[in-house]
Amino acid sequence: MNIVELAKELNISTGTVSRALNDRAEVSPDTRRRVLEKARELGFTPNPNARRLVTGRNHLIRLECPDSGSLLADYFLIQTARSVEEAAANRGYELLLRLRAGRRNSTKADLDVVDGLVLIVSPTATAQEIESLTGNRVPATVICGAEPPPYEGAVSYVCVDTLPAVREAIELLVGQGHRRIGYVGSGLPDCRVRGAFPRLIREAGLEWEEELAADTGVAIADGHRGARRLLNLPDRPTALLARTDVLALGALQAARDLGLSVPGDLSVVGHDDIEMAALAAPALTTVAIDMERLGSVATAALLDRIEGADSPVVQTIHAHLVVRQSTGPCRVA
Amino acid sequence: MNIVELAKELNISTGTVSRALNDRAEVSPDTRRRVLEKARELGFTPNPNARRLVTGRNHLIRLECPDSGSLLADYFLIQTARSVEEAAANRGYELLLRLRAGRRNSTKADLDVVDGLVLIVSPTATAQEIESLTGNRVPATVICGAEPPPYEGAVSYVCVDTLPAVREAIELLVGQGHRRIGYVGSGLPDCRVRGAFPRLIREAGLEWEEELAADTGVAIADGHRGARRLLNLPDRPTALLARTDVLALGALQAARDLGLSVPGDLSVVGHDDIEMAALAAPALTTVAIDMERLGSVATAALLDRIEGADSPVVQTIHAHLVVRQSTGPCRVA
DNA sequence: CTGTTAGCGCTTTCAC
DNA sequence: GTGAAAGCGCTAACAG
Repeated sequence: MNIVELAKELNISTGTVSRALNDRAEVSPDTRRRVLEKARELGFTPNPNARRLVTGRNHLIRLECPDSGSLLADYFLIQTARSVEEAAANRGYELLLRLRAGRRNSTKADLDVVDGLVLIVSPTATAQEIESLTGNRVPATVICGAEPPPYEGAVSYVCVDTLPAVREAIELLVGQGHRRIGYVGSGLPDCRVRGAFPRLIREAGLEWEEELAADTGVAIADGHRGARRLLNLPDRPTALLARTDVLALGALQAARDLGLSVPGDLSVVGHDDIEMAALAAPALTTVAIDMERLGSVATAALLDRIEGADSPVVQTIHAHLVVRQSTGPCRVA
Repeated sequence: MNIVELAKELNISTGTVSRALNDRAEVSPDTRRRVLEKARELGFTPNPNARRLVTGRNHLIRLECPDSGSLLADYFLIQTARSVEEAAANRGYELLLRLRAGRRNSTKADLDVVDGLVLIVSPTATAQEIESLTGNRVPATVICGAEPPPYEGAVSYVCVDTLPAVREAIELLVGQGHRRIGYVGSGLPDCRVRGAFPRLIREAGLEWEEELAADTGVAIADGHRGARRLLNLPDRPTALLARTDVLALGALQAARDLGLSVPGDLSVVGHDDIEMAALAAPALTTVAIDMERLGSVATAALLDRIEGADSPVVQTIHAHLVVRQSTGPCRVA
């Protein structure tokens, strides 16, 4: 069943059928109705490849995550992918997925089949790396955890800024009477949270000492080790903020080992709100990134551009604090 | 740049160019070489949509996970998706992703754009549910954690059977001197491991008592609770096997709380080998599902069928035991 | 081994 | 508002 047969069936031309099917103007309401009805009756659906061939539009976007494979990237990926797919579907686009870790460039053929790209990249990605993915041939939206790009670009950006929510977490803790708040975090060079932490602490009216920061790796054991060091300090912190929920999980273990109850003797705040955070015992208070929003905003930016928006946009998504059971009033003198 | 221009450039016909590009027989080696060279030189790549239109082949498969959104499904999904994508790419196919939870049927148009489907479904999925996804129109491979399907089907299956590896885990523990091994697991109706556990224990030469099983939920706290109950038994188990790594994490916490060292006083075995398992402290010994293999086997089955294999196949993937630091010799009298 | 040609199924001018 | 017809870029059948 193709458009020719359908037209024959209706005794009208294929041109008119096509116009009716595509909601083009200048089709009589009656004709349109008849066409739609018949199409449904005969189970006709336009051949997407023929349509693509003639229009040059694929109604297809690709989600790429060249850094996929790292623990953190994966937790993000799946949730973001879900909302990107959803947002795309709502506007008639399907989603191609490319996860191959480390694959850092696209061929012309790769780009010919899609109308645009959503790129999830590490905060350290350079303009060149991004360009080698888009080939400067298709619209793209870049999702990254860094600040807005230091360069003008042909691509849209959605950046995640968790600092306001980290401040909120600190304020929560201060409000609960905590005066010494420690930081457990990966020593990654690009960590904005780590860099801003001392300032945020001071802005909250507390004093900051460098000994309150434990720079660690990314595993649970690292969080355990980092937290233990802080908790063994002469004047130990009564609250800990960890750079990731995984590290916070380790901090929870450390507290347990030292016989400290959470949140009774120690409050712990995580970061990211991975699924495990809600499942932990006690459930983690954490700086949550709204990945659903992230995906839909990124996708909207991309599709707008595909469908005519003239210039790329740069947007920022803010995180929010999710308060669960791992934080509470400071009970230490 | 299209095939006509390319042909003109070479002073040969488009037919010959097409044949050369598609590695068809009956093209002189010299011509082929010239064509390929010129194509590269001019940056020519065949228009995939024109090709699809005329051949009716899309070189596109779709990965669907209608149950996506549940914790467990997601941990699997991302790793499996990675290997499906890789396997598909190696054979010239791209991967469409559809995660929309609960979306349990495909339209004709959905199926027109793909050559086949990889379906990740829950063990309780019925033949009808699967059929409503494939529409009986395209080849499909179903990945599920259940036993091979109880019905003859038009689709291929890749089933995961972890029982042999669970047996292996039990044998490891027995070899280490453990005589009482507890089970911490979700009370899901479809849990094969739970059902087979008593038999496996007996086959290992131990005695089984129903009090050694704690049927719980799926969160860390459930694992904690379940393990605590077992460890408070008069004649407590010296080893615990948990149905999921998440539950095992909870068991680890419970041991800590009770002052039991792992693996000194208690051995703990997880199940699934999620990333977190390796990060736990101590790192979890666990029944690992090789999701990479799962994805590639499933994809191979699908592509074979797309490319001509006459009948669907049913395969089983076995898990394997990964021994880490959470298991050790039994030190209890 | 190569050239010619008829489509694949649709959209889109251009007339009317 | 509708019809006729020219492609979109490619493959494949048929001749040679």
